[in-house]
Amino acid sequence: MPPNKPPTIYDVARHAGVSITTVSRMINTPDKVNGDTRVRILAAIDALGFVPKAEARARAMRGTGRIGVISPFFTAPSFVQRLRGIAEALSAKKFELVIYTVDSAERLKSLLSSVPLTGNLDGLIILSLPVDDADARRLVDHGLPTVLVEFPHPNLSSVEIDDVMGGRMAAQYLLKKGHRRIAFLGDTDLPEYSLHPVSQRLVGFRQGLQEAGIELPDAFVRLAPYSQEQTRKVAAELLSMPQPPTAIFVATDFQALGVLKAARQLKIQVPEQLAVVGFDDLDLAEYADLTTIHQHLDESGRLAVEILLSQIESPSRPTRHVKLPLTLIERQTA
Amino acid sequence: MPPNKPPTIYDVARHAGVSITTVSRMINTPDKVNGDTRVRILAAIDALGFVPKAEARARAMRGTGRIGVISPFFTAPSFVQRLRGIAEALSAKKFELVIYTVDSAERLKSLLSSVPLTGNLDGLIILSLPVDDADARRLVDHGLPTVLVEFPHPNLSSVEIDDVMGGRMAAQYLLKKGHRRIAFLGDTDLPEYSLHPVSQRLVGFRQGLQEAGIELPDAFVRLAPYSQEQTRKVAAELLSMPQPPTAIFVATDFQALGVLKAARQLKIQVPEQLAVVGFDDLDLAEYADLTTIHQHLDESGRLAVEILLSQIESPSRPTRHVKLPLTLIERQTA
DNA sequence: AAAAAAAATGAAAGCACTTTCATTATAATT
DNA sequence: AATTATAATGAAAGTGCTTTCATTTTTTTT
Repeated sequence: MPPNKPPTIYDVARHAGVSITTVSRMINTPDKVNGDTRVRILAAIDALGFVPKAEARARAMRGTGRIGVISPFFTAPSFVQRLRGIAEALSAKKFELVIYTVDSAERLKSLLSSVPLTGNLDGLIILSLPVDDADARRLVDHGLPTVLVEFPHPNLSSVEIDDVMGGRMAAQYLLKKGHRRIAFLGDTDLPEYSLHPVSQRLVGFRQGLQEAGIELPDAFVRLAPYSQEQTRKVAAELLSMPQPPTAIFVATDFQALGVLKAARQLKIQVPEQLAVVGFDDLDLAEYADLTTIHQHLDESGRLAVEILLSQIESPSRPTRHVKLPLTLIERQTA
Repeated sequence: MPPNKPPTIYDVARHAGVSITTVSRMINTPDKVNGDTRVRILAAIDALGFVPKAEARARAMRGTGRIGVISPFFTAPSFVQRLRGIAEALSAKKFELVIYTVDSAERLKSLLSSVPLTGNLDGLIILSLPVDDADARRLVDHGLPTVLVEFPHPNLSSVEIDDVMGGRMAAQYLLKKGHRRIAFLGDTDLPEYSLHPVSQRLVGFRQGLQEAGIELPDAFVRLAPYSQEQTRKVAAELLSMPQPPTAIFVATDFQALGVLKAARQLKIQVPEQLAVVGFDDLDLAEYADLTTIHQHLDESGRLAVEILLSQIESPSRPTRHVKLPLTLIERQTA
């Protein structure tokens, strides 16, 4: 027997000198087994540390609960911060954290179909990923308590922010600072269906400008793939226009860093010649002295766990949709 | 089908017009099933209300399908990058990723005593955490294939770097750049036992300087808690000395950012007045244009998974100790 | 268009047991 | 002592799935 392979009923039978049938009887209906034989089989069970596999597995699962997190791949620091909140909230509890990373819509679909069926989880958190009606129904039907973060669905609990308001806040701040040639930069990597938070931030931003009678020209709305290098390039184009903007609202801090890099390379003074506002308030926003719309990334993870655990305890409780507040953090860049 | 008999995989297969193999794949590795077929099978599962029987699954499965990772808490971006490598390597496999975060030596001890006993992991990766002889013996005795990353133990496979050499490389680079008043800044958060990589980087750094006849004065060796704010303060003290260093080797990129911040606040030009070299080459090193010793953080995670999976497949294979190379990435700060 | 490679799917073996039917051993009855 | 009944045990079939190896289909390459 390989050292790491647990003993089976065959091993016990061999050890005790009986058939597996008799061992099975010993376990299930011992009164049908002769006394002396019973003793011999029990000794073998003890000696080998035998536990029927299904029971061993059930027993192993019983000790701790298991929370799954379906998360976009670790490329975005905001996901890491939410995950940190989740891990922190779970670390004091008797729960394991199981991570399923997603790098495509296909993969998300895959997970959402298999995770409710394999029966390994007590609860599930889905981070910043869209869930459709069929997916939501399956999760509910299989009784897997689920909390969504950032992308809500009416049938499942969620932790959200008001992205429209966030965009509006950025617009109002830049207007208050006296800016009139104002641009927006967001990312292109949006899911095919589902309103993306970045799109909502643009909606709010546009509304905020319109409320002050300021247009947001199409030339001042730029999208870049979610990488600093690509963002830098797009920002460089924007900043090299004949009449470039004097302020940019960047839909995520991560890409705001790309904008700052472009400014640095074009020797444009921030904030004197260019004001930059980001969104998220990532850990590294402080390093970059970035003015940004702060959302409680870590707290969103913690709160998701709190809601989930209460649903695991009382499955009949109604779903909850919680909106976390936004605040504007004024640093150096705007 | 008898009305009170729950549907089985055979019923689902018949209903969807596929084999039970394909249904099983849909449940366990859905990415290996064609999209249209997946939809059909899911519809059949939903229509029949099929739930796989736990006992039958337990019987049929050749393992737990789960890989555990014991990791320091997500405060350090380097752990996140290693974890990213792990997640990437596992995402194409049939394993779930279970995270156990560690925020104290007590917690580490607790995990290392309980995790091998639960029998619900196929393998374990331990990230940047010390493992003593008793821990290593327990892991081996219970047959839990284990790979260590960063902190090696002779009895377990590991993925490492040569931290001493890394320190030496930084020293040689700064000397080549003409620096003679050279300092070191590392972090104070070291485990109570086990030689920490940062200590080894200092050893190598010191050696590299000594080989050129340069002393590293005690006043030029500073330690700060692993936060940018604390690091900034310690760096500010260092930089405010009567004869401050003209170059600093910072043992981690994360803290190097704190040093750069201190320089900025003291209006010290980098690299003209102060050269800064970091270690790790974190994602954000590029943003900060940080010259740094590059280690393959993502790759260390991927390689750990590769070694682990080969040990799960063939437990009798001998342990492997792999050292990943280091390269110096020359950017703006030095 | 043909050949090669990759993806999707299926047949059959296997898992770790339980259960049914058969065989053997022992005890009770005549 | 022989026969019958009961108890103990085993062989083989069955469970509801997973997995391995093979086959078919589709896609890509030449």
